[in-house]
Amino acid sequence: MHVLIVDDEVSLAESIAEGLRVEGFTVTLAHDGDQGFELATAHAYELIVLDIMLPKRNGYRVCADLRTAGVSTPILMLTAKQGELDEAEALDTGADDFLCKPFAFVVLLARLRALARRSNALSNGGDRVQRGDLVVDARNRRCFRGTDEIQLTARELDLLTAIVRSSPDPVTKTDLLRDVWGPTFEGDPNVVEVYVGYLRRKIDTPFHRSSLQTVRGVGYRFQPEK
Amino acid sequence: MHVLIVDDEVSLAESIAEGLRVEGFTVTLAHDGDQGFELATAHAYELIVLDIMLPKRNGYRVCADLRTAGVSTPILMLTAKQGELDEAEALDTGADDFLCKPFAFVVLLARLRALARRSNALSNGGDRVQRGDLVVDARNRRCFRGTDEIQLTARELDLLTAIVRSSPDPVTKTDLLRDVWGPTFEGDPNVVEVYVGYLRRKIDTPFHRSSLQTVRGVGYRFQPEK
DNA sequence: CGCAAATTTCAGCAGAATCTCAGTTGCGCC
DNA sequence: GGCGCAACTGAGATTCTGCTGAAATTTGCG
Repeated sequence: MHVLIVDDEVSLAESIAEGLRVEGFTVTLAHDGDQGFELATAHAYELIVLDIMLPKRNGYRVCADLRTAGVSTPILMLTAKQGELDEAEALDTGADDFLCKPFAFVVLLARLRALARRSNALSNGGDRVQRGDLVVDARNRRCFRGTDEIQLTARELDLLTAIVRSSPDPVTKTDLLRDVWGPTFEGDPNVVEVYVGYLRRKIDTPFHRSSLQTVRGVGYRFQPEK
Repeated sequence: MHVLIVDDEVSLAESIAEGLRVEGFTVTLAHDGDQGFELATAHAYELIVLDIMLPKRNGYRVCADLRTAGVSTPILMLTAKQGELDEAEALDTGADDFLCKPFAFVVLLARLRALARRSNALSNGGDRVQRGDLVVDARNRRCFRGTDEIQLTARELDLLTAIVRSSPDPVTKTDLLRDVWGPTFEGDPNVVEVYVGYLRRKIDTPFHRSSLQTVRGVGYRFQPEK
């Protein structure tokens, strides 16, 4: 879980970063609004913690600009003021949650976890998708189960990406055929079944899982747990 | 947008309700924890506002119980205390957000809208129906009794959806035949009875319920409570 | 071109889902 | 209690779906 923290109070930011690392997060720091914006658009963070009072570009701006730029990463805003209208404004610029300074670290932690939980439930974009211990990195064309890398062919990876992307919703075979084999595919629709079979033998069978589930009469679903 | 407000401070609750109605929400009120829990499990609200200090069953309990019962409606908790640990606890019991009293109405409104937006983002097009502890997710083709998932075949799920959708009104067998088997079905109308039997064995018998009731001479009715 | 890997086709099988049917149960009414 | 109809149930026939292995074809690359 990779978090970007954008805050100009260096010692505070460092201590938060340290605490989060202890809790298992990977943390990147930015110390002004411009830098924060650059990093957030250039990398795929899973969470962003954003101070409102920032040099160069304030938090509201950064938040609004990121949303405009199509970055949908959950954002937790930090504010020094207790003013309530700030909260409403924060939410309106596209923040997902906010927290007033000073705050207890455990509160920040709880909020971040809540955000992460929510965003896992709805995330669907990005080139890199993680569900449970399965990571599908469509951009770099790699796939991991935990730390084990799994070698997939192009078709297998595209298919897995398509199924995992809409997890936990099921995907119809028709959709898969269209999205993976292209709208002009004229061949035997049975290829989907064949390839799901290949995938199962690579990502499930060796790990004693059954995450690629058949939804009879519909298609397939990826289910991380179990 | 239907909101359930659970708060024992009647005049406060009434005024919030009034304000929300002006903003276009439909509002239902509950004044203690037990009543709140009953209503929330028996009806499908889209948002729940839950006070922590409540007679009979406190807000944390109600929240935790609802999540255990499989209710995933977004919950906004209200707390009188400023204590930060309350916030963390609220989020841990499954609340999606919280707000400290006293608060400005516009803030509550902004939060509720933010919650509604998020939940819409992950809601599955309103195909998901909840009655008591039974959840029928037609879009994802899944069904739960509390936290237990129930495996249903396509026909079973369609039939259950049709019956539950018009709950607590009964549905005639003719309607079911038309809506589930299609207007061109020419076979033995007894299939409906057969399939209701299958459903009972899956959603009622194992849980010692009798929620699928026969309305003799008419059809069937789904009744959430025991 | 030739080889190996990847992709696709195809046919058969196994199990699941659906439906029919006939016998039984049980409700409501006289 | 007993009658008649509605509803329920179990068994089995039938249809449908998805899985698999193997063979055929295509692709990528030296």
